[in-house]
Amino acid sequence: MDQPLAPHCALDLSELRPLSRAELPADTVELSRFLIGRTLVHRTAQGTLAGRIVETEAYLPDDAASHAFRGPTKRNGSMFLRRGHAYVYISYGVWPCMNVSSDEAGTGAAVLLRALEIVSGAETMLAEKPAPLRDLARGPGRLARAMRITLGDDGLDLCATGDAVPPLFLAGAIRQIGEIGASVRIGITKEADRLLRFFERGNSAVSGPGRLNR
DNA sequence: ATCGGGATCTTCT
DNA sequence: GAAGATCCCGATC
Repeated sequence: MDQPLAPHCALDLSELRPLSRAELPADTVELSRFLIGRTLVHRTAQGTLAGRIVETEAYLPDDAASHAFRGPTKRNGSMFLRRGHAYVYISYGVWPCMNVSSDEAGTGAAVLLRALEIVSGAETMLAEKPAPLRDLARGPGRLARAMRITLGDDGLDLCATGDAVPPLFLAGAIRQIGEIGASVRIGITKEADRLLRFFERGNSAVSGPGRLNR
Protein backbone atom coordinates (compact mmCIF):
# COMPACT_ATOMS: atom_id res chain seq x y z
CA MET A 1 0.00 0.00 0.00
CA ASP A 2 2.59 2.51 1.09
CA GLN A 3 5.72 1.10 -0.43
CA PRO A 4 8.40 3.61 -1.42
CA LEU A 5 10.13 2.79 -4.68
CA ALA A 6 13.27 0.86 -3.94
CA PRO A 7 16.46 2.19 -5.59
CA HIS A 8 16.78 -0.86 -7.82
CA CYS A 9 13.34 -0.39 -9.37
CA ALA A 10 13.69 3.30 -10.22
CA LEU A 11 10.91 4.68 -12.35
CA ASP A 12 11.50 4.54 -16.09
CA LEU A 13 10.38 8.00 -17.12
CA SER A 14 10.18 7.03 -20.78
CA GLU A 15 7.18 4.83 -19.96
CA LEU A 16 5.14 7.81 -18.84
CA ARG A 17 3.05 8.49 -21.91
CA PRO A 18 0.37 11.16 -21.78
CA LEU A 19 -3.14 9.81 -21.55
CA SER A 20 -5.40 10.78 -24.43
CA ARG A 21 -8.69 12.55 -23.80
CA ALA A 22 -10.53 9.40 -24.85
CA GLU A 23 -8.89 7.54 -21.99
CA LEU A 24 -10.30 9.95 -19.40
CA PRO A 25 -13.78 9.10 -18.09
CA ALA A 26 -16.31 11.72 -19.22
CA ASP A 27 -18.05 11.83 -15.83
CA THR A 28 -16.52 14.02 -13.11
CA VAL A 29 -16.95 11.55 -10.25
CA GLU A 30 -15.66 8.69 -12.38
CA LEU A 31 -12.65 10.79 -13.38
CA SER A 32 -11.96 11.61 -9.72
CA ARG A 33 -11.77 7.90 -8.91
CA PHE A 34 -9.91 7.07 -12.11
CA LEU A 35 -7.14 9.54 -11.33
CA ILE A 36 -6.28 7.87 -8.02
CA GLY A 37 -3.10 5.89 -8.66
CA ARG A 38 -2.39 7.56 -12.03
CA THR A 39 0.61 9.79 -12.53
CA LEU A 40 0.98 13.56 -12.83
CA VAL A 41 4.08 14.53 -14.81
CA HIS A 42 5.71 17.94 -15.29
CA ARG A 43 8.71 18.29 -17.58
CA THR A 44 10.65 21.34 -16.42
CA ALA A 45 14.06 22.87 -17.00
CA GLN A 46 15.08 21.32 -13.66
CA GLY A 47 14.13 17.85 -14.85
CA THR A 48 11.04 15.69 -14.81
CA LEU A 49 8.83 15.93 -11.75
CA ALA A 50 6.25 13.22 -11.22
CA GLY A 51 3.97 11.77 -8.57
CA ARG A 52 1.23 9.20 -8.04
CA ILE A 53 -2.11 10.90 -7.46
CA VAL A 54 -3.41 9.66 -4.10
CA GLU A 55 -6.20 12.13 -3.25
CA THR A 56 -8.78 13.99 -5.37
CA GLU A 57 -12.03 15.93 -4.98
CA ALA A 58 -14.88 16.32 -7.47
CA TYR A 59 -16.56 19.70 -8.06
CA LEU A 60 -19.74 19.20 -10.05
CA PRO A 61 -21.78 21.53 -12.28
CA ASP A 62 -24.67 21.61 -9.79
CA ASP A 63 -22.55 22.10 -6.68
CA ALA A 64 -22.64 25.23 -4.51
CA ALA A 65 -19.08 24.51 -3.30
CA SER A 66 -17.70 24.77 -6.85
CA HIS A 67 -16.01 27.90 -8.14
CA ALA A 68 -18.06 27.46 -11.31
CA PHE A 69 -21.44 27.33 -9.57
CA ARG A 70 -22.36 30.92 -10.43
CA GLY A 71 -21.14 30.73 -13.99
CA PRO A 72 -17.91 31.72 -15.73
CA THR A 73 -15.73 34.47 -14.25
CA LYS A 74 -12.23 35.67 -14.98
CA ARG A 75 -10.75 33.19 -12.51
CA ASN A 76 -12.68 30.02 -13.28
CA GLY A 77 -12.73 30.07 -17.09
CA SER A 78 -10.63 26.92 -17.39
CA MET A 79 -13.26 24.91 -15.54
CA PHE A 80 -15.43 25.39 -18.64
CA LEU A 81 -12.90 23.84 -21.03
CA ARG A 82 -13.59 20.27 -22.13
CA ARG A 83 -12.16 17.59 -19.92
CA GLY A 84 -8.41 17.22 -19.60
CA HIS A 85 -7.34 20.86 -19.22
CA ALA A 86 -5.58 22.39 -16.22
CA TYR A 87 -7.54 24.75 -14.00
CA VAL A 88 -5.07 26.51 -11.68
CA TYR A 89 -6.25 29.11 -9.18
CA ILE A 90 -4.70 30.89 -6.21
CA SER A 91 -6.05 29.76 -2.86
CA TYR A 92 -6.13 32.16 0.11
CA GLY A 93 -4.14 34.68 -1.86
CA VAL A 94 -1.00 32.56 -1.77
CA TRP A 95 -1.16 28.95 -2.86
CA PRO A 96 -1.71 27.67 -6.39
CA CYS A 97 -4.06 24.68 -6.61
CA MET A 98 -4.24 22.29 -9.57
CA ASN A 99 -7.45 20.88 -11.04
CA VAL A 100 -8.33 18.88 -14.13
CA SER A 101 -11.36 20.10 -16.03
CA SER A 102 -13.84 17.29 -16.31
CA ASP A 103 -16.91 18.02 -18.41
CA GLU A 104 -17.73 19.15 -21.94
CA ALA A 105 -16.87 22.62 -23.21
CA GLY A 106 -19.15 25.21 -21.67
CA THR A 107 -19.95 23.18 -18.53
CA GLY A 108 -17.99 24.11 -15.40
CA ALA A 109 -16.64 21.11 -13.48
CA ALA A 110 -13.25 19.89 -12.31
CA VAL A 111 -11.27 17.44 -10.21
CA LEU A 112 -9.00 19.01 -7.58
CA LEU A 113 -5.68 17.17 -7.14
CA ARG A 114 -5.10 17.22 -3.37
CA ALA A 115 -2.08 15.00 -2.82
CA LEU A 116 0.67 13.08 -4.59
CA GLU A 117 3.17 10.44 -3.64
CA ILE A 118 6.34 11.81 -5.25
CA VAL A 119 8.08 9.37 -7.58
CA SER A 120 10.48 11.61 -9.50
CA GLY A 121 12.23 14.90 -8.83
CA ALA A 122 12.30 14.62 -5.04
CA GLU A 123 15.86 16.00 -4.93
CA THR A 124 14.79 19.16 -6.75
CA MET A 125 11.79 19.62 -4.46
CA LEU A 126 13.74 18.97 -1.28
CA ALA A 127 16.39 21.50 -2.27
CA GLU A 128 13.65 24.11 -2.38
CA LYS A 129 11.72 23.00 0.70
CA PRO A 130 13.19 20.42 3.08
CA ALA A 131 10.48 18.07 4.34
CA PRO A 132 9.74 14.40 4.87
CA LEU A 133 9.11 12.82 1.46
CA ARG A 134 5.48 12.03 2.24
CA ASP A 135 4.81 15.70 3.09
CA LEU A 136 6.14 17.20 -0.15
CA ALA A 137 2.80 17.08 -1.98
CA ARG A 138 0.38 16.36 0.86
CA GLY A 139 -2.30 19.02 0.39
CA PRO A 140 -3.23 20.93 -2.77
CA GLY A 141 -1.00 23.94 -2.12
CA ARG A 142 2.03 21.79 -1.38
CA LEU A 143 1.28 19.66 -4.43
CA ALA A 144 1.45 22.65 -6.75
CA ARG A 145 4.58 24.00 -5.12
CA ALA A 146 6.34 20.63 -5.29
CA MET A 147 5.38 20.14 -8.94
CA ARG A 148 6.26 23.74 -9.86
CA ILE A 149 2.74 24.39 -11.08
CA THR A 150 1.80 28.07 -11.25
CA LEU A 151 -0.96 30.31 -12.55
CA GLY A 152 0.95 30.26 -15.83
CA ASP A 153 -0.17 26.65 -16.30
CA ASP A 154 -3.85 27.56 -16.11
CA GLY A 155 -5.72 26.46 -19.22
CA LEU A 156 -3.06 24.03 -20.53
CA ASP A 157 -4.30 20.99 -22.40
CA LEU A 158 -3.01 18.00 -20.43
CA CYS A 159 -3.86 15.49 -23.16
CA ALA A 160 -1.65 14.45 -26.03
CA THR A 161 -2.62 15.73 -29.46
CA GLY A 162 -0.87 13.81 -32.18
CA ASP A 163 2.76 13.13 -31.28
CA ALA A 164 3.21 16.27 -29.19
CA VAL A 165 3.97 15.65 -25.52
CA PRO A 166 2.59 18.42 -23.30
CA PRO A 167 4.91 19.81 -20.61
CA LEU A 168 2.31 18.95 -17.99
CA PHE A 169 0.28 15.78 -18.40
CA LEU A 170 -1.48 12.80 -16.87
CA ALA A 171 -0.08 9.30 -17.34
CA GLY A 172 -1.04 5.78 -16.37
CA ALA A 173 -0.35 3.93 -13.12
CA ILE A 174 3.24 2.93 -12.36
CA ARG A 175 2.23 0.17 -9.97
CA GLN A 176 -0.89 -1.51 -8.68
CA ILE A 177 -3.51 0.86 -7.30
CA GLY A 178 -4.69 0.27 -3.74
CA GLU A 179 -8.24 0.29 -2.47
CA ILE A 180 -10.02 3.61 -2.99
CA GLY A 181 -11.87 5.26 -0.10
CA ALA A 182 -14.41 8.10 -0.22
CA SER A 183 -15.25 10.89 2.22
CA VAL A 184 -16.65 14.40 2.46
CA ARG A 185 -14.53 17.17 0.98
CA ILE A 186 -12.05 19.21 3.01
CA GLY A 187 -12.16 22.93 3.76
CA ILE A 188 -15.59 23.75 2.33
CA THR A 189 -18.78 24.89 4.04
CA LYS A 190 -21.38 24.41 1.29
CA GLU A 191 -22.51 20.93 0.20
CA ALA A 192 -20.29 19.69 3.00
CA ASP A 193 -21.99 16.30 3.33
CA ARG A 194 -21.42 14.98 -0.19
CA LEU A 195 -18.97 12.09 -0.57
CA LEU A 196 -16.90 13.62 -3.35
CA ARG A 197 -13.37 13.17 -1.98
CA PHE A 198 -11.40 10.07 -3.01
CA PHE A 199 -8.11 8.68 -1.76
CA GLU A 200 -5.90 5.62 -1.80
CA ARG A 201 -6.43 3.86 1.52
CA GLY A 202 -3.39 3.46 3.70
CA ASN A 203 -1.20 5.84 1.72
CA SER A 204 0.64 8.18 4.08
CA ALA A 205 0.85 10.96 1.48
CA VAL A 206 -2.92 11.52 1.76
CA SER A 207 -3.84 14.79 3.51
CA GLY A 208 -6.61 15.54 5.96
CA PRO A 209 -7.60 14.27 9.40
CA GLY A 210 -7.23 10.57 10.02
CA ARG A 211 -10.92 10.08 10.67
CA LEU A 212 -11.67 10.91 7.01
CA ASN A 213 -9.07 8.51 5.66
CA ARG A 214 -10.63 5.18 6.56
C1' DA B 1 -1.89 13.05 17.19
C1' DT B 2 -5.01 16.88 17.14
C1' DC B 3 -6.54 21.70 17.58
C1' DG B 4 -6.65 26.62 16.87
C1' DG B 5 -5.10 31.12 15.33
C1' DG B 6 -2.75 34.22 12.09
C1' DA B 7 -0.95 35.29 7.51
C1' DT B 8 -2.30 37.02 3.07
C1' DC B 9 -4.73 38.99 -1.09
C1' DT B 10 -7.74 38.03 -5.01
C1' DT B 11 -12.41 37.47 -6.28
C1' DC B 12 -16.97 38.30 -6.15
C1' DT B 13 -21.05 40.33 -3.50
C1' DG C 1 -16.32 44.47 2.54
C1' DA C 2 -16.37 39.56 3.51
C1' DA C 3 -15.16 35.08 2.51
C1' DG C 4 -12.20 31.64 0.97
C1' DA C 5 -11.27 24.07 -2.46
C1' DT C 6 -4.64 26.46 2.61
C1' DC C 7 -0.41 26.31 5.21
C1' DC C 8 2.49 26.71 9.16
C1' DC C 9 3.53 26.95 13.89
C1' DG C 10 2.84 26.60 18.63
C1' DA C 11 0.11 24.69 22.45
C1' DT C 12 -1.95 20.85 24.47
C1' DC C 13 -3.41 16.04 25.28
